Amino acid sequence: MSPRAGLDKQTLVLAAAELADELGMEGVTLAQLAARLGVRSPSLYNHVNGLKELRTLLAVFGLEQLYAVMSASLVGVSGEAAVHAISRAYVTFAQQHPGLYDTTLQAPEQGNAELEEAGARTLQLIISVLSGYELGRTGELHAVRGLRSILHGFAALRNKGGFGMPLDLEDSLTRLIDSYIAGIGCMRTGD
Amino acid sequence: MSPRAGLDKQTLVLAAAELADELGMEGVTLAQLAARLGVRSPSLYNHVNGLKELRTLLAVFGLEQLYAVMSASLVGVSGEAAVHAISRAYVTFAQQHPGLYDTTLQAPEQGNAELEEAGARTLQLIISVLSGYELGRTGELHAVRGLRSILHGFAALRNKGGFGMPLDLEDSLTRLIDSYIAGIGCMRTGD
DNA sequence: TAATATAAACTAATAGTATTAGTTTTTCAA
DNA sequence: TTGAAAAACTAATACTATTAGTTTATATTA
Repeated sequence: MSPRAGLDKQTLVLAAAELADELGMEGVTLAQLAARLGVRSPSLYNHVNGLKELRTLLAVFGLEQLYAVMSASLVGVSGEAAVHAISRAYVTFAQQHPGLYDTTLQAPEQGNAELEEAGARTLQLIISVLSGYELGRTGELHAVRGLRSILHGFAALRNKGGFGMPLDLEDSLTRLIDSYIAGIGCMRTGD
Repeated sequence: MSPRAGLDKQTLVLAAAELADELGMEGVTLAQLAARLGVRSPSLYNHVNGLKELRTLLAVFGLEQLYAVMSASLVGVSGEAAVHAISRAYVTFAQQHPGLYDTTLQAPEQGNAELEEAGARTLQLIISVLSGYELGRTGELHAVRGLRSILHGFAALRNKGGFGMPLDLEDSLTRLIDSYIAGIGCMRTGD
């Protein structure tokens, strides 16, 4: 009567990611996920420790995907073009995977090793893009904070419909990155 | 047996805002709110149409508060100082009212008149701060999008603990706004 | 190959959430 | 003072997560 659905952690996370992008982050429930996988919800506990762990796994998965597209965007480009490329990759990912993108920030379980590792890798990638500007050790960190703020803010506002005006969004992002690069000297420190 | 708790919409929203800041947005439940107000949860339906409407009211309330502190930050300042002032006001509000701030963006009911009105007023305020830069009609809109992205991104990442590094946050924000101003010419259009 | 152990499914039950329907009771106004 | 409206209530339904305990399929091992 129960011919083994053959589930595992990976399958759950992939299905949950679909759910997130289709229904939004709040649509990721164990009940929904179980229904989609053709199983009763308590069965999911054989593979995952509950909703909280599922959300953490989803966050790690999302960060890995995000890292992948950002990293891929950098092949063969450098300097200003690299800043633009990684920015477009970030925002495009957030647009194409709105639910999954949301989970990457609503980190429910802090202190999680994999989560912090995935975050740290992304950080390093952004640092590498900015290394050409000779910003200094702490200046580099200010600059990374700045770029992350810009990218998350733009992505989130666009995804939530925060930009009401009928004005080209690509153009807005390009200009915002251009202005960031133009003013990047303000980040420079002497260390 | 039920001596009239004397509730009204205003009271509910104020209590819900406290709840939001204490427990986070997901802690704003009708059950929690009813308990805090000393009433059974169905009683809340006499004043509010359900959780969705409560969230919308909370969003409007939050936007009004945000507008108030941004507006207050501008008295007696102009030019670059005004950009810094409104930015600090925005980010400080988000820090002091993390739950309420979150509700202002998770707009559940789009097409809501009050919500759009509150958003539009905030938009106008930011535009007024940037009007001295002669950016052109659409340039101004690009610039507003940019500043909003920066402010929301910075506020959200800080509130969610996204900035792990032990590096002064005030300094990061100041530099980010300085760099925004330094590069604002990239927003300029000829209209 | 057959027996057994493990793991993955299940059912049943509990507790929390929103919401609706219908009832009581307070309060205000005619 | 009587009556109507509003604000509380209880009861019930339908979701959600989660735990406990049971069955059964699969894999391992004798």
